[in-house]
Amino acid sequence: MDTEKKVTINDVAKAAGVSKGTVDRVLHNRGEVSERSRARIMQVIEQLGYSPNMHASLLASRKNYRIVCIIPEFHNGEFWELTEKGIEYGREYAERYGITVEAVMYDQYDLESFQKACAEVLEDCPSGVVIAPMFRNETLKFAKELHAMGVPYVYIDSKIEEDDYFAYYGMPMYQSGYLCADILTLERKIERIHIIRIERDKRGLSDPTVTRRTGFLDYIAEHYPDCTVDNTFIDPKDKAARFAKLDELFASDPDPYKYIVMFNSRVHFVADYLRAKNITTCRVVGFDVLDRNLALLREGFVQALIAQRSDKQTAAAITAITDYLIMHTVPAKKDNYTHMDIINRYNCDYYL
Amino acid sequence: MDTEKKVTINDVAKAAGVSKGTVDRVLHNRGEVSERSRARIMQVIEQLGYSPNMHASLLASRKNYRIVCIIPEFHNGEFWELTEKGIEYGREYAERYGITVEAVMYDQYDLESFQKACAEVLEDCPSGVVIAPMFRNETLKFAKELHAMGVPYVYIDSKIEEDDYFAYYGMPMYQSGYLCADILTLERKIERIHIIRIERDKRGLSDPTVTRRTGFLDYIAEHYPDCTVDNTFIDPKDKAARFAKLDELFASDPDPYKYIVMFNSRVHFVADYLRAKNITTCRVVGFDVLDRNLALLREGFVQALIAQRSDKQTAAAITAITDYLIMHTVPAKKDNYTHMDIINRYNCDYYL
DNA sequence: ATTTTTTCCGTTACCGAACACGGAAATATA
DNA sequence: TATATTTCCGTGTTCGGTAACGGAAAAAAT
Repeated sequence: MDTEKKVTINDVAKAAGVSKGTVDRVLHNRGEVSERSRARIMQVIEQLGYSPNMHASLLASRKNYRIVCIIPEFHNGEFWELTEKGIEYGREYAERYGITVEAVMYDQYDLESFQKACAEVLEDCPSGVVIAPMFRNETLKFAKELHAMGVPYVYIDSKIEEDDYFAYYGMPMYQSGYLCADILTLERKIERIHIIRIERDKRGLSDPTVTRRTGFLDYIAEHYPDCTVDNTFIDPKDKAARFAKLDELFASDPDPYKYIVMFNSRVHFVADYLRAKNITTCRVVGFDVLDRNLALLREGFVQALIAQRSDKQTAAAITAITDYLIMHTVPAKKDNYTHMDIINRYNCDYYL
Repeated sequence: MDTEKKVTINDVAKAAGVSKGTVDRVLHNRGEVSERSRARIMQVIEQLGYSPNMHASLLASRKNYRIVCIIPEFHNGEFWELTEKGIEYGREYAERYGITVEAVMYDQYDLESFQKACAEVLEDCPSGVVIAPMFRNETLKFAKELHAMGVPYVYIDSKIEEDDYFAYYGMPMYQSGYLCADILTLERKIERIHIIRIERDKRGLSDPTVTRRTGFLDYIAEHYPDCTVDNTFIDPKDKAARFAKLDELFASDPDPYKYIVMFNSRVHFVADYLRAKNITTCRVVGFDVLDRNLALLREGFVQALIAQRSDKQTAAAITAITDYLIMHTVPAKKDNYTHMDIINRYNCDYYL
């Protein structure tokens, strides 16, 4: 197993009775080779089991690959921060192979900003793209252009089903809602659940968590058909208004022990309220491990979080493209649904 | 950011007024360089920010690194199989850099077999070692020898505290027991818990799960001081005897809804019994995602599993050594406690 | 002062692949 | 038949290190 001397391009050349220049030409099919030698060389490559030496190749080639990641912009402590950390990890890997990785960000509430980001990316034709899509139609259009240019693109976080993407790394949304219901109810029969949602004033912005909510409601309907489900909408920008809304909620429900759920990373909005009022008789479940959520989990104002390793996902996306560029390998699976982590106060310290 | 031409060994040589041969000599401190030039070269390296090109180095050097992994032997579907899969992943990475990875297995119930494995490994001095330790004293002795030889070693799964290891990748055992209690009880007051343990006839074999059990019992004592905890010992090799023991257990406890826990990967022993008797009124929690456990989880005879990604852990261990060998980098953290995954029927499909 | 030994360093031939260059052979054109 | 074009392919240089080799200069021994 160790006497197996690696077969080189020279061995192939010799065995095929040509020079390594010719072998190289067929390897990168850049023409100027007769069909006869081409076939011969291919056959020799096959039978010697030749595969090029990555390092020699990297050393000799002056190629300049670039991977671009298109993600929503964010403030400190917000969900997408973890994705950016994943870009760091991915970059570390890619840079070993002389591949640069850059991030282009857009405002997830502004279609035009997304369009601008896409245009910009198309402009300087990258070698590969990682994209966290928010706008379905625009993304499809963008994807089509990438496809035409032969640029592989990987979806993270969510994906556009019909499309011919290189790979996908993300959470199964419907299942995550289903799981969430199980975690919230602790498998006991409960009478009433409060869903807290974000008010969306923007026109036509599709709610990214709708599928998740569906999964949740399906679980409840299947297991506790008599359970009441309330929806309360809160304003992400106005704390006073939020508190008022929640005051209202707490006044309306006489049961002191309440079950509260949010389907996005903003569960800290609710927990902050509970903390302010020192209410400890609720079971609160949300998504994603933000610092704020984690702190409130430790303090006991959130009972559980369901999370995905979006940093690892992003890193995996970049790794996949890198490997494709330097070794022409394709990921084992096109759709990579990542595990849904259940985080509570007893295992949260080892999560990040 | 992209005009930064990489500084090469030639740049350093020129700037220091020597030849690259000399620079190479100080780089690998293989002597034959005057102190004066050495200092000068070091200074130039510092100030130009030179770092060697990994690929050129790998290409030119005919070094033959070998990483050896020492793990318990196993049958199909057993716990350590996942670790071996991790070796595969790790190998894939290491082989890119011309590093071979091999596994040496020992019988985890036989001290001599472990000693033999260690001796064998020391024999052909590897460049790095990954070890899943079972015998404390023997491992320490082995570690000391590796240390003397300057061979870095990484612990996986569990570690020997006092020792000067290169890194550790594994689960926090005490915490996993604590978490397990939370998962088992679903935070409701219960009266009686059945712990199922493996009969250990072998003399002096330390139980690897004792710390975990302590964590579990502490949780129970803190939260439900009145809860009764029974211990039942079963024979791993004798199914009939197991069934008899469990028959006994079920006869002795009048409550039809039982809470059962095991602290190792063999929870399928219990679930098999429940399945055979078609008992569905228990809450059963165990550890580790084996195929058998997973199947029984899906069928509803196990309610939850607590797991660690021991494949990822092993791969990380190999990666760490590889990076050290080829780039002299040291892992960010010496102790890497991995997340405790909570697996139930709703998220198990996305685990592996 | 001469010879021997050390110390120190430059030269050179790789490693395996990429690619530019130029030229022989084959084919087309005159 | 002579010349111009293609087609096809070998050669040589380069990428950034590694390490053996051998030689000049300095130090030690005679």
